[in-house]
Amino acid sequence: MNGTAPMYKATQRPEAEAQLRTLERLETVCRARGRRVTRQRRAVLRALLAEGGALTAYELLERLRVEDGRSTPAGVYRALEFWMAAGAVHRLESTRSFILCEHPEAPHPGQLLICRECGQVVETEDKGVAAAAHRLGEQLGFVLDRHLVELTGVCGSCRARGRAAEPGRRPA
Amino acid sequence: MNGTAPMYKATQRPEAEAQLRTLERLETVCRARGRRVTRQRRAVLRALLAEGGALTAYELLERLRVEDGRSTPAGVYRALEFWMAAGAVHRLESTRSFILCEHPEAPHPGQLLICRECGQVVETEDKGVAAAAHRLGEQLGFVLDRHLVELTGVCGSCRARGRAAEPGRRPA
DNA sequence: GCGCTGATTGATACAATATATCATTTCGCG
DNA sequence: CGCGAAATGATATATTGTATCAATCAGCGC
Repeated sequence: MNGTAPMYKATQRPEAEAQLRTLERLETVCRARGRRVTRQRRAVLRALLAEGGALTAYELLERLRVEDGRSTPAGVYRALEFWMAAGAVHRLESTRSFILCEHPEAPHPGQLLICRECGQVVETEDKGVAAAAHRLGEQLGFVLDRHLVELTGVCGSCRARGRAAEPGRRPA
Repeated sequence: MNGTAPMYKATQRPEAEAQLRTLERLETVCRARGRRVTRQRRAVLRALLAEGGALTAYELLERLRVEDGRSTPAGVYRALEFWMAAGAVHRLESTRSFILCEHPEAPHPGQLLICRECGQVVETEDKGVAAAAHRLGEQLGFVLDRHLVELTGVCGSCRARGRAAEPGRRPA
């Protein structure tokens, strides 16, 4: 996982600091709404932040248990639900996992692009896709309030790497 | 979900006959590929056809058991997997249920519009959405091979009905 | 600081969804 | 018929997600 191997999945990400600020901002917003940001909730967010990618609820649970043996599935799901309501976490339906939101300020319908090789998830706010979806809904008489768009494939770096050698992968 | 609920969802649909022809066509295609269309698989398809909407795997199982008490979860999932591979059934990730494909000939990426009031699911092959998604993938260097687009909201008839009276609903 | 109140957690149990394994049966075919 | 691949049956188990309720905690007015 290091040395010559490309550190394509940074553990020390430059965005980390920015996301910590985001975290603080989220807390402020929550408190303003009378919601509390507690130890457990913070722990969930930190675990996702540290992972830098998607985790299933039970993977998350394992990590939380390292620090607090009393963590339970219910607790994890409650925290995840809390953050999803706040727009800070997304659920990836296609992999049944959860990931930190990269644009917690924008409450718009987003899209998720998932690399099946390395598990990388890219979140976008593409106007084109959103508009096309909205138009489609109108055509069919629907008033839409939830846009689930998950596009799966292979990312650029995995294709580049894949051409040469064979796998040493970790699909999410 | 229970026996006392009103049968508001038609069991005799005009499209049923056309879909039965589709079924035959599917069987032909499958056989040509060396896949078999068996009693159990046919039963799964017929149950979905009769329902006229989405069913979870276990709802499906209940129905199958009426005719064959030996049906098991594994069997149902195997049949569903088979038909999904053949493009005849879709899985709705957002509701963890399965539905008959309305355009089994087209292997294109489709979209599903889901009414949260009546559970109706409309399947489309919208060029606009598909193109926008494809373009987005290109921009980000992804080669996509799976497009999951599920748009949830309220359909026209439910909005019309909803204005007047109050609920008696059954979200899928 | 005290005590009220509602939010949150801990603990436990359980529901819902999905897959693994392996012996047996069925199907298509020569 | 009889072979081999495909499919099933039966069973067990893994994974994912909720319900319940008592105990605790955080904020708030006093």
